[in-house]
Amino acid sequence: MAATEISVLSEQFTKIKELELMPEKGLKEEEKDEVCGEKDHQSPSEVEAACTSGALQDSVLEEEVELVPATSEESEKHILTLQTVYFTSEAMELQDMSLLSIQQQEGVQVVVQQAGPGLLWLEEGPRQSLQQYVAISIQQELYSLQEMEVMQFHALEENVMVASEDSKLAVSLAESARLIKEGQEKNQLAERTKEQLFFVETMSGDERSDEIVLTISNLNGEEQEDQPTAGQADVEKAESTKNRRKTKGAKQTFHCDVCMFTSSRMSSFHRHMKTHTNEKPHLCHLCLKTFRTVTLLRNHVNTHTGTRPYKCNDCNMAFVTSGELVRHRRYKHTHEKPFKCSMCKYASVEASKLKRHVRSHTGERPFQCCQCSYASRDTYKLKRHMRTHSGEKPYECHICHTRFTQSGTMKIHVLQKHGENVPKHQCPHCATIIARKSDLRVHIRNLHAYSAAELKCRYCSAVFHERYALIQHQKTHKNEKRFKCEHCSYACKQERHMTAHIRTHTGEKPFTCLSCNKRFRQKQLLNVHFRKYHDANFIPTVYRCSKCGKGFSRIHLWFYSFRFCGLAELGGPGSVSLLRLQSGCPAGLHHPKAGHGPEDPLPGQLCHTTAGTGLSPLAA
DNA sequence: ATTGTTCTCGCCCTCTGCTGGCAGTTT
DNA sequence: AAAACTGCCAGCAGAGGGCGAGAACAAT
Repeated sequence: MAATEISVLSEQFTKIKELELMPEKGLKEEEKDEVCGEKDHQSPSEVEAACTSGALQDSVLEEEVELVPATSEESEKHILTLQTVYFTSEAMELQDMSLLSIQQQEGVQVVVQQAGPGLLWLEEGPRQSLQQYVAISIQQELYSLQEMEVMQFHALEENVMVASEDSKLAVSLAESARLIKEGQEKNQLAERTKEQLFFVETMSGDERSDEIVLTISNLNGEEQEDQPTAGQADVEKAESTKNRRKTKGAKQTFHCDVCMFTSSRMSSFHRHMKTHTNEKPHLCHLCLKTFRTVTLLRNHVNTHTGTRPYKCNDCNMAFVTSGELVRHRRYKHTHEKPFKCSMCKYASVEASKLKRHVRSHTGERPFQCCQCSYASRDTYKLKRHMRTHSGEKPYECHICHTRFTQSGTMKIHVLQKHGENVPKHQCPHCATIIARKSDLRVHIRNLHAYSAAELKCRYCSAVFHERYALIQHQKTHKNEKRFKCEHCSYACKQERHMTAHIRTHTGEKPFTCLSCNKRFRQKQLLNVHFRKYHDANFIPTVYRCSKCGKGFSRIHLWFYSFRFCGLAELGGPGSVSLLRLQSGCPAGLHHPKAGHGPEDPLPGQLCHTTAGTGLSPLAA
């Protein structure tokens, strides 16, 4: 089998790879020897030279293909070998050509098998010859490899054509990239392409083996002679600037023309300039992401493997870097906050937090919404705000499936609607209990806050400065006989009653009978008068005594008669006892409104009103 | 040149508080 | 019956904590 893999990774990474990711390493190393007939100690350039010297065989017969990303010592090239292809150049029509799918197994090994509809077409120019096509499809489960493929293929689409001595073997993967990723992803890919460009070369492997070798080379290192990329151009420009600013004998300062960076050290300057290129020679074998430095790669690989060497002594947390551990300890354990605000007591663990905090003093809002006037002080708030435009509600209640725009809102909902023993909030100023703290605050603000303006009682002259006190006071006026007569001890609940009463003192009689000009103090008295004396249809109620048969127009006259007749039987007036009177009061002889209140007499009892009226003349 | 440390940016999260619509109660 | 009142509720924004990860720096 065929693969050339030159590991340049750190010892740590290599170890991880060996132990965890490459259980079949031994096997693969054996296979390496067969790839291009070279040994492990070969440099990548040597490998490449050996591989490029051959031509792609017209037919490849075996069923296994191995795709091994391999890095040179500079980690700039990746050699892919396709060891098995199903078609022969002249024998097959293009449509019939089986596509190859590549599955990644155990990190590096790739098996090719026949697949259904093609996912990737590798082609260059018109489909004239099968020799110009290589078809690869990549399974969905091929996680990051797929990403790399698309990225590289898209790179080729960006007019970076194959650099191969034998043009018939060159492949361009433009069409294929479109087939796999369209729409939004395409834009993302385009951007990424700018960051990482590759040559793809195809060539035959050893004549005795059925191999196709794809060499994917980082364009950023090789292209600049002919067609420098934008990044490279910048670097060159900067380098020239650097040279111009060198002065013999004086302390040199290197200025980056791409950004504001300056450094007195050339090594720092060179390192910085690499940030303006897309040169990321260190490849992660797990996701094929590339990095500028080995340290970055190692940290990145640790995220795959879960390796977190820096463990906190005070809790179970562990981190990839020592800096993360230090920061964690400051946040959680030491609470050291070196960054202090000059305008308030705020202090933070990180400078960026202080910077963000200061915006609350300055009012700076750098993040402008593109759809409204809102601007936020940090990116997260703007992102959250954008949900108000999109209508997105990412948080769903797991019980009632109501959706919410913010997690906190959902949390409150779950607690209040579905929670048990939901905490309530007691108002410190009154007995009110409110479910939400924020609403309690509203309650206190509305009812218990001091009011500079005087709050006057609507029933009396009392004045308050707190709304709650006013309301409580006004309730005391309820059911009270707050209308008191200035001339006697009379008091009543309603103002109209007092008005009528006052007329008993003033003698005023504002209601005049239109038929006889008789005057009355109350309208009700006038109505009774009119019905009795001027209304022909009026039939007066007659109360008849069951003892003597006598009729009475008013109920209390009837009651007097009834009691008199009863007393007469017992021995005449004056011998009456209260007990006898109570028992003698007939049922139904109550006040017309009897039975509507707690003070009303029960059937058989003497009505208070009637008793009061009736007792006094007899007792006297 | 390499490697460990520090700085910085960005993302996501929680807590907090205000707002306005709604519905039930009171006036 | 209508208006006023008030707690309930979801929407929304302010502020800050915590951490992942890349860039820059410094030591070797």
